[in-house]
Order: sequence, then structure tokens, then C-alpha cells
Amino acid sequence: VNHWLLKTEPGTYSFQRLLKEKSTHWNGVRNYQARNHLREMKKGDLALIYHSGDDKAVVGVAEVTRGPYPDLEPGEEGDWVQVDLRARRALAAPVPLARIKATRELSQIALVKHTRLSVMPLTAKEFAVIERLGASGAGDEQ
DNA sequence: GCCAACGTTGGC
DNA sequence: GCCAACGTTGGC
Repeated sequence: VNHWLLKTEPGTYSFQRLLKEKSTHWNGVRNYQARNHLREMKKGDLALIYHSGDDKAVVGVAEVTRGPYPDLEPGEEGDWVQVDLRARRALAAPVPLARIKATRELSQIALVKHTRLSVMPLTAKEFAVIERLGASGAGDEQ
């Protein structure tokens, strides 16, 4: 499976809402680079969900349940895609952006280097590092 | 095809 | 609320 990080503005669609609704259509992505990443997604891939805005933290894990398919508003032109996600679990402790920036193994991720990209790939290792930082009582630093 | 103007994102 | 970064648009 491949690993991803998806950004969302919690005021628009929060991970809590995904937990409540169990699954969602991840649509509305209107950026070519993000779209190209969406196109690479496959059923079974795993995605960390990041809240931008006030939270600025990775808050949960979701699973891709349906690969890319068209996403167009009525009357809209374009070649956009969406995927379907199912909530897996909230992280025991959200992993703040500041923590990610302070973690050497994560210094190369797009969340840090390409701050405006909303859909980005992660290596399995990066995914695991963030998951571990978000585990309850990880206690692996300080 | 260049580039200035403009709009949006998102951290601070 | 500000502004840097960056993407998009449109005039030439």
C-alpha cells in the first residue's frame, strides 16, 4: 500500500466528522499537483489527515476505499478526481506541525517544504514516524 | 510565451 | 489581520 497525507480545514471538513460519518467522498481538490497525487491512490492505501488553520496537527488515519473517479460540480469543466475514504482511528495525541518540523526524519515532507500542497505522498517510514509520534505515551523523545 | 496582476492558502 | 509563497489569469 502507499501512504499519503491529506490536508483539510477542519471548519470545512474535520476528521471528527469523518469519524462520525465513517466514510466520505474526498472531493473538491482543485490543484493540479494535488490532483495528480489523488490519481495515484489505490484502494487500501492509508492516509494521515492533517488539520490546517487553528489546529495545525495531524489528527487521524483513514483508508482509501475507492480509487480515483471523476469529481465535477454540475456545469463545471475540468478533469478533477475524488477518492473515497473511511475513517480508521484518531491519533491518541495529535501531532502538531511544530513537532513535525522539529523531527529530522520528517524535514523533507511536502507539508514542510510545499506548505500549500493539500495531497502529498509520504514514505512508509515517514508515515510510521508520524503515527508513532501520535501514539499514546510514545515517550520516545524528551 | 512572458510576466504583471490578482487570488488563495495557510502559518504566524 | 498580515503577509509570504505560490498558483492562475489575462493582456500583450
